[in-house]
Amino acid sequence: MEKLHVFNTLTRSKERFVPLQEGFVGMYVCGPTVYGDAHLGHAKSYVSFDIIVRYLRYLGFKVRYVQNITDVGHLTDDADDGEDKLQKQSIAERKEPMEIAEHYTYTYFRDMDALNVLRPDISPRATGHIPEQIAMIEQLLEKGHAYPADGNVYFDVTSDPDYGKLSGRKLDEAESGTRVNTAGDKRNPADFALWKKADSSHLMQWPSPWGPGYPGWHIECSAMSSKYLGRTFDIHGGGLENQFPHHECEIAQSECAHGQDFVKYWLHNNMVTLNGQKMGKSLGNAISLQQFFTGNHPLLTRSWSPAVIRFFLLQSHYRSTTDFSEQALEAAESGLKNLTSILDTLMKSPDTGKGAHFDTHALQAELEAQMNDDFNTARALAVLFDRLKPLRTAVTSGQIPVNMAEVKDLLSRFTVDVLGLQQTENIPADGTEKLDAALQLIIELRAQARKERDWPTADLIRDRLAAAGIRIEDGPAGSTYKID
RNA sequence: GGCGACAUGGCCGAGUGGCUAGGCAGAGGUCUGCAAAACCUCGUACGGCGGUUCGAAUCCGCCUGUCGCCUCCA
Repeated sequence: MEKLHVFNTLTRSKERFVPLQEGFVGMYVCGPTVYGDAHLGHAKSYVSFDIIVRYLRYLGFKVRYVQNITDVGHLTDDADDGEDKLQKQSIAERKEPMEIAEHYTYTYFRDMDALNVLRPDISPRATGHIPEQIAMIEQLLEKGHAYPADGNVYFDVTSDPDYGKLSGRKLDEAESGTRVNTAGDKRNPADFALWKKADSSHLMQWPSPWGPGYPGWHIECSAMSSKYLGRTFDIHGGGLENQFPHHECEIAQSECAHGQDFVKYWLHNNMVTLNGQKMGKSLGNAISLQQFFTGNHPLLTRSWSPAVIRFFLLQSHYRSTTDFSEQALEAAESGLKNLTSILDTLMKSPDTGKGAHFDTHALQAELEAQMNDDFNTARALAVLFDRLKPLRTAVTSGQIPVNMAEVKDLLSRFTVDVLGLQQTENIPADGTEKLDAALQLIIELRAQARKERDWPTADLIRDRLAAAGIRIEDGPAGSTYKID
């Protein structure tokens, strides 16, 4: 595709992406609730939207990327018998709720940094926007879309004829569902809480016109997105499981409060599964990213680097489920190692040579065509493998394209800036030159030994270096080394 | 029960009405003192049953299976 198209959940179709304001994109993605370590599912979601932000910027859009931090614990349901997860965790760890939130906010960003996920431009905290949320609830009350009930405030879904437009759910259908409980003071089972009354045992609470309490789950995203991106903005993203009720409720609140469209494009990433089951915190089958990075989990036989996790995720489409297995990770690791090696060779080659001109425009068009088709990273990677292998063959045989500088520039922009892959091998930065000098000497001595057909010495050098993690590779133009 | 997805070769995983996805693993070969790397060649896959079509893995219907949402959740 020549122009960017995205799959919009709202219309269930791929649409040409045209921002509301030319050249600018406002994007909001639902962030984590910070009461536990981020797991592979978070990685799938945030790597996916990271790619989307990076690609939009590559295309020249000025993007403002907002991703909330939910540091208010929400109940497990809208009835009054649920647990507050942050509160539960704070009791378990014997810490203040804000200590819990602070700690897991820190680990969240630490793990995302490791995955090379760029930080959002704004990471608003729900607790830092209580007044904005209260103001929005008041607006909804004024317009007759909400009603107070014994210190609680509920959104009246029957007041919104559009309710259900995102998820395709109709109110009477939801009512017949077996799992909808009616809270005592709700008018309609589908009504959802905007504000919840807190009793004295509830640790996180704020004063409000309706008495002490805390905000409902959905209102924070409506309040914070409109504050930083305006009442109507371009992209709202999040995990597929949040489509209903969370995003549906966000739309209802925002559109009823503001009287205008909320979001132009809704993008949803699919789930990570483990043995075919969704990976989730509350399901107890989540493997945290730290556990992947350290290998410290019963289901893991070894550690896996963040770069491998990222590459593994990029090999499937963000709207497809990604089934996790160590076998799949292993394949991804080998594939990444290969691609990295190719890129490394190309990026280290001279800026120009005697080889034929390389058609960078064709390659760029091919890569963009894939990314323009709803961010098809899997195909973009296939293009890289396809086109770069022959190029490496040319380069290693001395046929460096005359416009190699141009090639390197494109590769850097696409693989480093857009895909977020590391283009060079993991050579320790410190003392690299001295190490290189030493290795060059060793290689020279080994070359001498080989010349004298002293195979035992040559092989001893190679084996001992290999044992130290340095691979010697003999080629027609001499030997090179790679550090694993 | 309601709504919605998906089912691809040993594994992962794209995709289009007819033409090679790609990665990983595997087999054979070239090169090499050996090894590694690289390069060349190789699998003719699309859940089942019907239908539309000159032609379908790709469109339609039915069936089977798996999963997601309907409760906190990326």
